[in-house]
Amino acid sequence: MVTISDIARLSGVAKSTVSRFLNGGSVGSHTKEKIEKVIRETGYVPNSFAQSLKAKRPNMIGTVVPRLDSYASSRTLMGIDEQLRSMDFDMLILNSSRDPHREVENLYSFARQKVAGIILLATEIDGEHVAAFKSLQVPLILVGQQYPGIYSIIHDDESSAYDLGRLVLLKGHRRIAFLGVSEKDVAVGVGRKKGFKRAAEQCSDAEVVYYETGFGIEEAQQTAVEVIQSACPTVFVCATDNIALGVLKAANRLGFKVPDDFSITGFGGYEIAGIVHPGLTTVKFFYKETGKMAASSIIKLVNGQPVEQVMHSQYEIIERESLDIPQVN
Amino acid sequence: MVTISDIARLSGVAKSTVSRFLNGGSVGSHTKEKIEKVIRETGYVPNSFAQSLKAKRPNMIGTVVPRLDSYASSRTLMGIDEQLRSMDFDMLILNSSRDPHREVENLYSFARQKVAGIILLATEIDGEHVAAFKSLQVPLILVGQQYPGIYSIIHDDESSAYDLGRLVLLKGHRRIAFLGVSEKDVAVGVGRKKGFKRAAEQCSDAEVVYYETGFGIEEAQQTAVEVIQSACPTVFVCATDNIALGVLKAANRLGFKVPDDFSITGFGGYEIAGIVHPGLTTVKFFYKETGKMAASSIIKLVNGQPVEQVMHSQYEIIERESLDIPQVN
DNA sequence: CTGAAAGCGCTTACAG
DNA sequence: CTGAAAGCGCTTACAG
Repeated sequence: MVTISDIARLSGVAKSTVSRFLNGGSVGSHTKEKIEKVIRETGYVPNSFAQSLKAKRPNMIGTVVPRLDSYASSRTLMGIDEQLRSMDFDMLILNSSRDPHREVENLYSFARQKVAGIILLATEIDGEHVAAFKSLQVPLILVGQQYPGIYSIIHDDESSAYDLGRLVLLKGHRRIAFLGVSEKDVAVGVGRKKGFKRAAEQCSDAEVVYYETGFGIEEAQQTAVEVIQSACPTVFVCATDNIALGVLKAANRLGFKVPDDFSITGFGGYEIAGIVHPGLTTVKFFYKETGKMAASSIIKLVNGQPVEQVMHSQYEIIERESLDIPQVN
Repeated sequence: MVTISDIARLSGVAKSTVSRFLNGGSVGSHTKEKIEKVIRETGYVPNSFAQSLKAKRPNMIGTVVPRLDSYASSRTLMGIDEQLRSMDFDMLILNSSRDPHREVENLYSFARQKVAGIILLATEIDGEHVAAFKSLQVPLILVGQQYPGIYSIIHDDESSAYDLGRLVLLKGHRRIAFLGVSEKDVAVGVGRKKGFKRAAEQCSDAEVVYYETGFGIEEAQQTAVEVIQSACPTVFVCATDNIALGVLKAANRLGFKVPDDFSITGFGGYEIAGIVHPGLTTVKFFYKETGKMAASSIIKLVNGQPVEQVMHSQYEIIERESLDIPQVN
C-alpha cells in the first residue's frame, strides 16, 4: 500500500506539503506538479481511517435497517440518503435481517465507527435495545417505533387506522375480518389494530374478527384462504399492503371477484398497490419524506439543536377500487 | 470522547493492558474487574478508525448500488450481506441514485476507506468508470454488466431472452411488440433485445416492432397505451417485469383482457410477478444467489485465489397465465 | 511556500 | 500477568 510518506519521498517534499496539496492548501506550482505526477503514477488514495483519526470530522450517519428488501425500508433509506447528501453527510447502512440481536450489534458497531449519529428503522424494542440506547453516547433517532426518552419519528398508525376504519364502516361493512400481525411489533401489530378497533367500537352492529398472520404475501394468502372458507366477511382490512396482496391473490385463486364478493384494504401505500387490479384502497405513508425528516433531525441533534421527542410523519388515505359497498346477497 | 488512555488512567493500569483486555488477551482477574467497571461507567467504545489504522484487517467489502428501491438490488444486496457475514466480513453500502458520476465517486470513497474489495452493481460503464477500474488498487467485481479485463458476474440476458423468444414464437405469436430500454444499459437494453431478436429471426413470418421505454411502471404504461392504440400486437415482450406490470395496468385501464386480447411476458422474476392477476410469464434471475456468488468471489480475490473472469448466474423461465396462444379474431 | 515535530487512539512485539 | 515504547497514516500548529 502506498502512503503519504511514499508520495513525499518520491516527490522529494515533506509529508506536510503533500497533505497540504491534498487538502487544497497553498503549494507552489512546481511542487504541485511533481506531487500530482507521483500520485497519478502510484494510484495513491489517502487512508480515510488515518484522516478520520486525526481530523475528527465525523460526517457519517449510520442507519440500521431490519431488512433490505422491503418497500418501506428502501423508500425511507432513499429519503435519508438524499437529505444527508444535501447536508454533506455520508450514509452508512447496516442490515440486521430482522434479528433483534444483530440489530443491537449493529448499533455498537456504528458507535465504534464513531458515526455522528444513528438512525434506527425499528421493529421491536427489547431490553437489549434499551441498554444500548442508554450506554451509547451517540445521538439516535428511532423511525417507526417509539420508546420513552428516545427521539422518534412515528407513522400515525393508530389515527390512520381509525380513519380507515371509519371509511370502511361508512361504506356499510359490518362483517369484517382484520388481518393483523404479531403484537411484538408495537406500531403495526398494536397501533393499527387499536386504531381500527376504536372506529369499530363506535358502531354497535359491527362484527370484527381479528386474525394474526405474517408479513409475507404467501403466508397472508394462506390465512386468507382459511378465513374466506370459515368466516364470510364482506371486507378484509389488512395491516399491510403485502397482506392485502396476499388476500387479493387468494381471491383470484379461489375465483372470487374483488370488490364484488368482498372488499380489501391495505396499509402502507406501496407503489404496487396502485398497479394491481383492482387497485388497493390503502393508507399511504410518506416513507421517503419520513427518511428526510429523520436525516434532518439527526443532524440537528448532532449539532446540538433541539428536536421534538416524538415526531409524526404524514399519511393519506388513497381510495381505489378494492373497497366498495358490500354486495347484498 | 473517552479513549483507551482514559480507561487506563481511571483503572490504574497501562493502555496496553486495557487493549489486551479488549482483545481477549491474558489479564489478571482483579485487573479485569477494575477495567470492566470503568468501561461500564464511562460507556467507552473503542474507536474503530484507530483500530483499523493499526491492525490493518480490512474486513469490509464495499457495495455500490445504483438504487435502493429496486427488487433486483435489494435481493442481490441480501445475498451479498448473508454470504459476507458468514465469512466474517462486513458489508458497506453506498448508493449512487443512478448517477454515473456519483457511482465513480463512491468507488473512490470505498478505496479511501480501504475496503478489502468492491462489488459494483453496474448499470452503464463509461470512460470515468474505466479510469477508476484502472487506478483503483482494490479487487473489484462487476455484477450485471461486463467489461474487458474486469471480473464480472452477469445474468444470461441474451440466452434467456433467446429462450423466452422461442417460447413466445412456439405459442404461435407473430405480431410482436418488444418493449425495451435504452441501449446505454448493455445488459438490459442490448442483451435482452439481441437474444430475442435472434429467436425472432429464425421465424420468417414474425413481425417484431421494437420500442424503447423507461424503467418505471408509469412510463411503461404510457408507452403501452400508445402501442396498443397504434399497432395491434398479440403479445408484449417486456425487458423487465416492471415494464410488463405497466403494460398489464394499461390493459386493465383500457378494458383489455390478458391473455385473451394479448399476452404479456416480463423479465426478472420479481415476487410481484406471481402475485398479480394474471400471473406474469417471466425470466427469473436468481438475484440473491448472484449476490452470494459475488460475495464469495470477491473474498477469493481478496485472498489472492483465482476466479473466473466472467461468471454467469442462473435463470429459469417461469410460465404463468399472462402468456397464452394468440386469440383468433 | 515549505518542513520538522507532535499527536490522533489504538495495537503489538519486547522486556520484565 | 503487566508496562514502556514504537508505530499505523494522516493533519496541524509552529517556525522559518
